[in-house]
Amino acid sequence: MPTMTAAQRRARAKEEYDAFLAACPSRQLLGRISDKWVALTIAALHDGGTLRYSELARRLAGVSQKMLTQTLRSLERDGLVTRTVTPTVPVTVEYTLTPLGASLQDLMLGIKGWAETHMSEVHAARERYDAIR
Amino acid sequence: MPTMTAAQRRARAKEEYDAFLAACPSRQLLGRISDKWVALTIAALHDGGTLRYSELARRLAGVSQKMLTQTLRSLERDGLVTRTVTPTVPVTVEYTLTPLGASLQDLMLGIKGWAETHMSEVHAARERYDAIR
DNA sequence: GGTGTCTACTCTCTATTGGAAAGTTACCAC
DNA sequence: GTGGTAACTTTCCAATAGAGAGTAGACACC
Repeated sequence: MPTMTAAQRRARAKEEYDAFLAACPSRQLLGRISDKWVALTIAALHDGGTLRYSELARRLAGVSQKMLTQTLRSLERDGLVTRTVTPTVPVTVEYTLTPLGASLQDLMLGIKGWAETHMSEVHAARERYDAIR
Repeated sequence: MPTMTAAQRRARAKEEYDAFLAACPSRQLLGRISDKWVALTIAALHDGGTLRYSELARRLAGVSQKMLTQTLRSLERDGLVTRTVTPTVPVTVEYTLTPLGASLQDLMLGIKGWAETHMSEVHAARERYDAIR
């Protein structure tokens, strides 16, 4: 077996997976990461920062505990964040991005930023649309 | 009223909107664009290409007609795509990205690409996780 | 004039998911 | 034993996603 560089492996991966195909595992992964809570969680955890559960809950204003826990669990399972329990009293649980998670950071910050910078244009488009239909 | 450059207006917009806040309109917009069908639709429509409804349905394998119509309607309303009806028999309906939609293209292609290139790493992480828990 | 075809929907029904709120566990201080 | 705290977990209901069948309008064929 010849050794491949990381770049070669990545190029190979892109040929093997195609999210346009319904049965491709990358379609399911796309569905998982195309989620506002995933975007906000990764955005909040940017720059290798570590946040506690309660800090994340405060940052992602309005998230339910159930959703936050669910999102963090799936990110942990997918290897995007690490979960560290410190046996203080009461326990503290900290979350940090893994290198894999960090590779998504820029895209997630980009999407959050896009929503913020283009909000007014979208709003204007909606007014125009609603005036006509 | 002093005139602002586009860059100034964009900078201003980023200060005014913050998707971390539950009540901010950009939070709702973030939720709308963090959607696998939105990502795939915009990815399929890349490079100013125009696609018919049936071509999109074929490209986004497995999408239900209801979901596709719903997604296209919301993209149209938000000013991201234009819908053009040509009165042939039967009618043909074509969809194209607007400049606003095109500004999301790279991010959407990026997310789709991320899912494809990192699928194997995520898969490996899941195996590790499931072996332990 | 009845039957069939085509595209782009639209409607209906059921399964899954999301959010709100209350409950749980574990430990310690008083 | 009462209260407080962090990080969940559970329950319930409303909203949404997906599967599948049905519709409209203009033909073309027989």
